[in-house]
Amino acid sequence: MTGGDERSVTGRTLALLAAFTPDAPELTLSELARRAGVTLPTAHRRAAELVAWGALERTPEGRYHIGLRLWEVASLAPRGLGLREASMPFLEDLYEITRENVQLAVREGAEVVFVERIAGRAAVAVLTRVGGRFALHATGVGLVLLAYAPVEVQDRVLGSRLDRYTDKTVTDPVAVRTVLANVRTRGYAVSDGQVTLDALSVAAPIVDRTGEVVAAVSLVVHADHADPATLAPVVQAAARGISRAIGGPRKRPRMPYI
Amino acid sequence: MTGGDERSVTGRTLALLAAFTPDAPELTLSELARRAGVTLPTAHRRAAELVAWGALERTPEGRYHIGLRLWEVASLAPRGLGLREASMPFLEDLYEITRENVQLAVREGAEVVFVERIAGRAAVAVLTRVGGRFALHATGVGLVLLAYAPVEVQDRVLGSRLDRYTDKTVTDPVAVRTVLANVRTRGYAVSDGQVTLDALSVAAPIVDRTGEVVAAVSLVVHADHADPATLAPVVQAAARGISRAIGGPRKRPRMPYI
DNA sequence: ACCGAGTCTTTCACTGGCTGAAAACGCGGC
DNA sequence: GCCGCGTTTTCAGCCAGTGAAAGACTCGGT
Repeated sequence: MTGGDERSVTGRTLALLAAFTPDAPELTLSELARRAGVTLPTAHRRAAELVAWGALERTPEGRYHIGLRLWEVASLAPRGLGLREASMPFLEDLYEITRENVQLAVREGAEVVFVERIAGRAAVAVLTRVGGRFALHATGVGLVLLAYAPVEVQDRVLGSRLDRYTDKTVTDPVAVRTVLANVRTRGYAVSDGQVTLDALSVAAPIVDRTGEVVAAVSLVVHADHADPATLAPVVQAAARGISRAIGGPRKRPRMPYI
Repeated sequence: MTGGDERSVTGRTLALLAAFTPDAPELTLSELARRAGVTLPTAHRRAAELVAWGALERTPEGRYHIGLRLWEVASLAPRGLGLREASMPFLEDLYEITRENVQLAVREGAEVVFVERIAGRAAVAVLTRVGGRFALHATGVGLVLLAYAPVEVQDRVLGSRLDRYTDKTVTDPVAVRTVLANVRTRGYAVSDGQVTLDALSVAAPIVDRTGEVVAAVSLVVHADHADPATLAPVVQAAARGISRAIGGPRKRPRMPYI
């Protein structure tokens, strides 16, 4: 879960940060120590330094949570707010036209990370959260990112267990490969009820100047009054707009898998 | 600039993160070491660990930038994306009604930190950036946050140098105090051409359940076709909506300064 | 091809910041 | 008042981290 060497000071410090999750965004010192796998005095000392710097903040009751200072520097992540900033106008347009959920996501390892989400108040409920992760094989953005991912990644994802979220979730590796092939030929992905039965999403790839797929946009609508064929061009137009805004592409999306 | 003790390992590590700024979001190892004030081998070792964890990422050319993993955990900051998430629908509404710039900000020490910005494509240009900072005494959101800040903060800000951005910027401490008093009685702030001459902003306070002002929303419009008195109710309505969404208030905004 | 200027990476002996056990502190509940 | 739980501080030992220096690498210039 952490990735760093737990024995080093830096590793322990980062483990403290990693202890915070969407389910537990606020922790006591003891919880922090337990979750990070460090002793209590260590957690206390490291946390104190993080607080002094602004990476963590302390509530009046003494609980810890992620600090604004960390959020500030983290907002410099090119794949985070950088991408988001460039995409925002296009996502706005998508939202205004459709009044549905608009999502922007990138791939991190074998998962999707949602970078932005505009949720219509009346739109269909989605499970996702900005900064949250999800499996690649079910969502619209996930299918796009997987379709254009390096072959090693595809093999790794399709070789491991594919979770089932609804009856419609495609979990057979061979079937998923067919879906991915379709995504590549059509240039967009459709996920119909694969995450929640009432939601359908249409996603398209965003490419950088080298032609590599670096992100994906999607529109998530109610499954019943949805027509993927109509939505696709709109989503693709937004994706192309964003691609242009981030400097690319000089050539067409790269096809890592023939 | 850093705030942490440079002598400790954690301090040095955090200094590395602090080396990244909006003007320099991507650094070579040497630049990183220089900016963070650490020796080159130290920068190399610490950076390597940060990369292993995902706090930093390395470009193919060997340069460093903030990593997505850090962005993910940082997105758990309650005053960052937490607040943003709750505010988004209201900001959307504001944007759709007015088609102008919508801003959401909090106070961090003696400065404003912008948490969200929806920029109309045709709206007036603003200097601000999500994750960026600005002085408290000039912007609309800044005036609101300053007006409801603890007296110590007000004194500290008004006691130090107040930068002038345009001819209209109010830089006299006494004059600013009058402005702040007006903000508190009216319940909203107007900044007319104080940051850039062609922009006017109207801002209103967002309060939490204890009645404390924790954030501010503003609308930034062209100075010529602007009527603050008309805009104020709209902005205030959004501010109240957001306040309700984050759980508060049980009572009215607190007045720290009689 | 050779060379120097720059950057990045690795080595190595030393040292001082970090560590964990334990004790002291603070606070709400019975 | 006393107990139980979580937090904070102390202290001696030790190992992770450190800087200087050398080695590797990549450029442009000649």
